[in-house]
This record gives sequence, C-alpha cells and structure tokens, in this order.
Amino acid sequence: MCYNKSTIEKLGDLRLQSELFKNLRGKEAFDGIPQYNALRLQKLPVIATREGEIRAFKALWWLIPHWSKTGKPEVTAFNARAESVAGSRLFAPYLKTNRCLVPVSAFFEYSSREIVRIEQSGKVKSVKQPYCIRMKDEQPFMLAGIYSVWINKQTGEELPTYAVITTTPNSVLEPIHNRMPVILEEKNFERWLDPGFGDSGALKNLLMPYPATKMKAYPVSAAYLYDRNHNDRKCWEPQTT
DNA sequence: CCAGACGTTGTT
DNA sequence: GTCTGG
DNA sequence: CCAGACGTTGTT
DNA sequence: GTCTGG
Repeated sequence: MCYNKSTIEKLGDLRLQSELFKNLRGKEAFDGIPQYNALRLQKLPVIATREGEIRAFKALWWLIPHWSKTGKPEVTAFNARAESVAGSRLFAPYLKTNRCLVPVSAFFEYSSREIVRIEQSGKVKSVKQPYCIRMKDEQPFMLAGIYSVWINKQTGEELPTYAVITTTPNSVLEPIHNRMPVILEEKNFERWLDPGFGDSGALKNLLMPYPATKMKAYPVSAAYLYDRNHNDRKCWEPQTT
C-alpha cells in the first residue's frame, strides 16, 4: 500500500452504510474522481467527523503534523503501522481524535517477484509485478486513516493530510507483500468516525487484517501502471500476456 | 538542559 | 534528462 | 506527485 | 507539540 490505490469511481458508490453517509457534507471533495492511479502526495477524498458532522474533504496522502514549521512532508508518514501507531509520538494524537475513512475501489501492491522487460533499445530491465487487490464483489471499501490539519500561519489556509494504517497481510496478500492496509468492516465505521471514542485497546482491535475470503488479487500490467499518466479503468484490467 | 527526532516501505 | 527524497 | 540533485577529494 | 538522547 505504499504507492498507489484507486479512489471510488463515483460518489454513488458510497452506498455502504447509507444511514451514516446519508447527510454527508462536503461532497465536492469527490470532484475529480475517479483517480485510478492515485499516488502519495495527491489530494484525495477522505471522510471524517469534523465540527460534529460527518463530512468528506480532500486531503494530501502524506500526513504532515499540525506542528510542522514548513507544511512540507519532512517525516515519512504516508503509512502508519497498526502495531505501533498508538504509542507513536508522531501518530498517537491523531489516532486518538483524528480518524478518517479512505474510500477506495482497489489498491495495488508490487510483488517481490521480478519480471523482466526488454526495452526497445534492447536493454534488459527488471521490474516488480504489480497486483490489483479488490473485493470479490468489486464493491468499494474503506481504509483506516488518520488525518492532520496543518494551518498556514501566513494565509490562515488549512492543509488536511492523512496516513493509511497498515497491518500484517492476510492469505490473499501474503504471497505478494509483507504489509497490507487496514480495511475496516462496515459495522465499525461509526466507531472509527467517533472522535469521542478513545479506548485505544478497542481501537487496536479494529486494526486487524481484513478477511481474505472477501478479497481477490490478480496481476496487472506493470508497463501500464508504471506510467503515471495512465489514469483509467485499464489499471484494473487483469494482465493478458 | 537543548537539539533533534518524530516514520515507512522496499524503489515507476 | 532522469532519478531520488520528502 | 514535485523539488532538487546530479560529484569528488580530502579535511575546519 | 512532545519525547528522546547526548
């Protein structure tokens, strides 16, 4: 989960937990989606409770702490490990009060297995085999995130940023990669979005690998995904060759 | 005390 | 131009 | 993604 | 901002 994921395709895909998202504010955060090849340091829609309301807003995929002097990514904080997040000087305050949902339809992992590509020049280059990971029913799902809001003291502007929590792989991911993002069960969305819920033990129990039985993974074209200009549904297409 | 870190993954 | 680091 | 480096010898 | 290491 360190490089790319796909946002949901359209707002209507957020059928999940209709009660919870019925009065979702900030729907304009979903303008500009889908991003099929969404990378770190892009602004992508997330959902959190702010000022007592569940709302969507765009946030930079790389957590910049509120105390940052520069507002730039100076600490590696696009992912946070579930095993250590609660005790982290950097992340713990956000886990306590600033949890968010990151709506996606797919994410990609690069297998340690290398594939060899022969360039036009005849140069031999080895690259990692990417896999597309989705739900078997192809429905969107929610990654567990924590967010920060950095405020530019000069202009007063807000810069929301976030990190995705990672955990150990389930049996679908295990052959591909040694980490995977935390995917939240629908029944836990409400608790995750409740800023008043501070029981770190109970929160930690939510940060478990998602059931492998609901997920699938298949190889996709490395040549296609590697090109950052490629941003369409073909990113999800199973590799044919 | 003060300076410096605070973090993650695996390299498009 | 292309890769690296944040 | 974007900003910044891209390097070596030899030592303040 | 808050903790750690020197």
